Amino acid sequence: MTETLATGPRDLTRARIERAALELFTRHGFEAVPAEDVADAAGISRRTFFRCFPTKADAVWGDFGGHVRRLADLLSATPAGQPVLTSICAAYVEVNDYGPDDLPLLRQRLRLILTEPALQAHSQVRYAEVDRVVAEHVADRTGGRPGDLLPRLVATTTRAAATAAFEAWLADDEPSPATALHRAFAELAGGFPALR
Amino acid sequence: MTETLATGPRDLTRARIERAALELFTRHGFEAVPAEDVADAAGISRRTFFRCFPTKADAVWGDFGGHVRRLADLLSATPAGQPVLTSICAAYVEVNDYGPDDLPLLRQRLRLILTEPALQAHSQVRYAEVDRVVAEHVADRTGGRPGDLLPRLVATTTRAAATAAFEAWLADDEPSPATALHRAFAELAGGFPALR
DNA sequence: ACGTTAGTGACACTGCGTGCCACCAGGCAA
DNA sequence: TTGCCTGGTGGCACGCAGTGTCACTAACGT
Repeated sequence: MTETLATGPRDLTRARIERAALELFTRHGFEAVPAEDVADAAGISRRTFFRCFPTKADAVWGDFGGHVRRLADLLSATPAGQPVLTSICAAYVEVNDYGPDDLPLLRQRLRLILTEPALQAHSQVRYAEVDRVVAEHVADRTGGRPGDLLPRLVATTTRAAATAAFEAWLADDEPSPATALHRAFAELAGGFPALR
Repeated sequence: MTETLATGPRDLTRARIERAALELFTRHGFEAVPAEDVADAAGISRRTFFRCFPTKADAVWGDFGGHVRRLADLLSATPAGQPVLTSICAAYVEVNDYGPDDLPLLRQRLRLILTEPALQAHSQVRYAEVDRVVAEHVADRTGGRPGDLLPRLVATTTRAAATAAFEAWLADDEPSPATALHRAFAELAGGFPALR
């Protein structure tokens, strides 16, 4: 039997589409490149493009679903006594721990997502998945429900902090995503000591 | 002479469109209602709809630009010695200080924006305007540039906190937007004491 | 009377996303 | 071999968002 997670022909075309998309979008801009052009560059039809990615924007995000799943796993495997914000920070750092070879790719993706308005808009939908996972973890640790103010608040503010950290790294204000994340979470956990 | 801010014929049709849009979107869902149906309900053509609002989503946001402008004014008129987070919280509360008659309208708007995926996505673009204003204020107070990590971080996390507060109010977990905002900012400014 | 200007409606066009059908490979059974 | 099923694909057509363009009308000042 074949494993469910094995790479079928679908995943190969997905990878080809993704490469073509990143290349064309960074060169000409996201809105200036029709999905058909990406499909042509990837050697497949427009229809197949939308079978591999539900949205033109999703071609930029790669396997973000697996990303979120890893985050959830890391959070659930957190040491018992650890402060919640520390766990969340560590999980964010771990999930975004790319090797030096993959950093340019991350940079390219983030530059698009944080710069292009249409992708910025779409990102909110993806962020919501992350927020949901983090909120559930916080609710677990504090004995509340994921819909309560505190879990939602922690989830959404930590994610916002992570985004700001990535922006700073992208602007070359921080040497690495990890240090940027640590600095941002230090400010957040301390109630913004730098403001005093 | 007529004042530049006077209500011309354009603003009247805008208001009619907005009412029709809120009504139809809450009844049938945002994605299920074409812009043309809203235009028909407002007694104008599809083309005129898109002259009054650049996007179908924008019909839900009312005069959000003025909202942001008021926020900027409030922040620049902040007492000198006041802690930055206190100023930002106060500005958010003040800007969202609706009378009892207008609360249902705010509820209706927020319910759509926070519930419908397409509007949720579009909200990121609007939030960016708010973040920019707050980041500039923080940069002013701390002597940095708006693009630095700290101003960005404070701006985006406070805005995220405000959003969480509104969600809690919408879910009837909080009696009013003001109390929800105060609770959220108290957690944020204290480094989340409720987590200990 | 005239031209100017702002608001509007009508039409056409690009592009996203989707439903539908036809086609073609590969595996499996008779 | 033949027949059947299944998954990936391409082609086509549709609804809808948003935009450019043109023509029409009403209000205005000269």
